Amino acid sequence: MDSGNTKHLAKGSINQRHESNESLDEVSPIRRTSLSDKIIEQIINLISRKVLKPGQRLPSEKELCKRFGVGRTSIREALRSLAVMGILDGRVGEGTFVSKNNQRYFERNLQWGLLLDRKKVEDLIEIRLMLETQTAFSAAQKASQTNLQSMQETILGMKMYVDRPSQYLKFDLKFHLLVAEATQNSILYNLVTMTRSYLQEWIMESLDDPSTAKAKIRAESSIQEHQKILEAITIHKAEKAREAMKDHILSSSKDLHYHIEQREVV
Amino acid sequence: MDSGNTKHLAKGSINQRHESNESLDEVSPIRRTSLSDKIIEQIINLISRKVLKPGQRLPSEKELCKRFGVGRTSIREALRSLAVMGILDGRVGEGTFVSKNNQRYFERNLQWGLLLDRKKVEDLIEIRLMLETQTAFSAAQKASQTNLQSMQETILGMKMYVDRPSQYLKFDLKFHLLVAEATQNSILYNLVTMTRSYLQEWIMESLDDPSTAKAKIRAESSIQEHQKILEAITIHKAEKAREAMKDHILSSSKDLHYHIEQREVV
DNA sequence: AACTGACTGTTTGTCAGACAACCATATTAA
DNA sequence: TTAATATGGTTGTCTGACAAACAGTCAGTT
Repeated sequence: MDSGNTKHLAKGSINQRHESNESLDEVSPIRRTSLSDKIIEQIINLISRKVLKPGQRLPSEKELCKRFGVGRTSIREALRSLAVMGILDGRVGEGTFVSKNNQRYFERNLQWGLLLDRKKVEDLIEIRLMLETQTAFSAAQKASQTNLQSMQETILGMKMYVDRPSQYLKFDLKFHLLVAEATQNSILYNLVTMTRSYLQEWIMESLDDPSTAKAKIRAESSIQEHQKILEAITIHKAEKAREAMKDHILSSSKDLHYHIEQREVV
Repeated sequence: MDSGNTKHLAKGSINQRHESNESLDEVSPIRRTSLSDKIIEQIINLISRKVLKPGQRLPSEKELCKRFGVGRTSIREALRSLAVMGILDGRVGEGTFVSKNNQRYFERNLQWGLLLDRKKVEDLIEIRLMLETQTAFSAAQKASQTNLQSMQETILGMKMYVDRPSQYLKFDLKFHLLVAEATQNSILYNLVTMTRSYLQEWIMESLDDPSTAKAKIRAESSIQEHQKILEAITIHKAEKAREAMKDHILSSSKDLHYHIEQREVV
């Protein structure tokens, strides 16, 4: 019995409009939109139009039921989906809120994506090199005085905590995010955030590995690298900034690579 | 009563303790994981371990209720969330299936992300330039004979349909995806897919704009550009491939930019 | 007066039962 | 053999109910 065949026939009989031959091969999506799908779209729409601002509280589920005219199930499925994606944040007894940092959406996303298929760490490092060199290049073209000042302050922070890896790392991360922010390209910024937030885990591990003494040496040369990047950005030499960032990422990836190899063996 | 105490204690410890030790300033997130969150993690885990393969049908909700030992609400919220993210695909009367193309997850993601904050088209074009030049570079280093052959065939396809924009575009898109595939970096591939799938909409529009005659001229020069890229990749000249891709993207973005500006005015 | 503890109402999280819409297959009728 | 129908299974949605947690009030104690 060829059970699968009859189904295609039934689905094909929907609505063949036959406008011209090439539009026929692409079957119309004919999506059956569930109620929660529509609710999701509306809520996202409200958020994108800033009617719902980050941190703001949504009406209670019961209230939403009345407004949307649907049962609580549909509301809940929509809210839960948005919460899983990091767009909303539900707190028992308080209410549901729009997530404060929009990045959380991208972070969550990459998180799920990476859970979906493993390995990838080498791939991520390649991506990171590409992203960060581009941000340096672009930042050198667009960075404002304010951006530059913040970056300089961040480097000061690194110097201050050169002996305290976890504190140092915070400033390190902040510097790279500032560079990304200076590009004024929010997609780029989000992509950098994504890759970073995932690599951060490994970076942390590789830091408090065996040798804290070694970490300090690494940190000192790292500060110099950052300084070079900042100088190139300051004088708007895009290509030079890219090269400086490339050097920095490559040398900082070296430790990471070593650490990961050791880890894989186990 | 005892269950409540721990909670209050945890809550009280959130007080700012004026960071003096770096291990204390990072307050433990104390996240309350809902049941559906745990179910989501388990299902994603199963998918990543290939226990659940793409296209495969999950047990029915009732069955899952018994296995997880939870109510249908929790199961449904988990399944719906995964469906919204494009990982699962629920069909009424049939069952819930693992989504066939893993890319759909990334596409959905970008889709929601772009819905969240608008404008961005110029940003996307910048991202695209960065991504595609990198794929060309990386592909020139790693492309196999099979990859090269497929690319050549795709260019033949473009030549064949130089008069039929929509058909032509399919081969155009395929070429770029083949280049991305040749890099053997699946994240890179997914990112290219994401940006493309969104820009495609605009590309289509800009094609059947006013002048089909102009489209043909553009297509012919585009084919030459593709040929140049392929040549550079074939002889493993990474830097040359990057430049060729850069030229191609820039000239193809020019039309897009023009088209978008016209559109924005309206 | 200030702090403590219980009480109340609200809100999210979860469960259970019910029905509708839909699909695939087995059964029956022509 | 073929077409229509019956049936059981599955997702989508609604409703009511209860638990867990939170915010605010208010009386009681020091």
